[in-house]
Amino acid sequence: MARAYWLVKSEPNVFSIDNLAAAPDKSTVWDGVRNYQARRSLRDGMREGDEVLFYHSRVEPMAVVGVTKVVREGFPDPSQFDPKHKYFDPDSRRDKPRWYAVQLQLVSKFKHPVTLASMRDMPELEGLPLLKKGSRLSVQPVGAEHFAMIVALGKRLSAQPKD
DNA sequence: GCCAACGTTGGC
DNA sequence: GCCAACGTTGGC
Repeated sequence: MARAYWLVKSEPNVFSIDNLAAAPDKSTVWDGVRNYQARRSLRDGMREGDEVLFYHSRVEPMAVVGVTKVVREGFPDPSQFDPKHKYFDPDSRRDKPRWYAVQLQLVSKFKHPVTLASMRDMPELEGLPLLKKGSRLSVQPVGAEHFAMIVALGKRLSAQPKD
């Protein structure tokens, strides 16, 4: 099967790309997603080796800040079974887990972010779920061409001197 | 901090 | 099964 591409959102106040870079193996379990549409991507869509844009939300600048990859495919999110955990779900059963996670590992961090504003200015990125009004999904598919474009933009930006 | 967009819940 | 009320997300 062809490699697929994705985007995950994170609030850097909670977990930033620098937190990921500092983590053991530069990887983390992407847990806590409690949305059925996003679950479909985590459980049924994302495959080992798929590449994932890492997006910082609710912060200035909102931007894609790097690339990660799936190093472990969808597995039951452990936090749903932990009563002390913020993401505990009392209705989920171990023999029939409700929520799934993947493990993500950092591939590269852009030296300069590809901002939401700059992406909105690119007609070629029309149709990217992130840019749709009211887009709240924390895990989204990204087309191969859009993925390549954003990564190229990130690399070009990172080669330019700062203003 | 505001509020539009959206998902979920629960009464009926 | 409908839909109003409610809670959350996340750009602005």
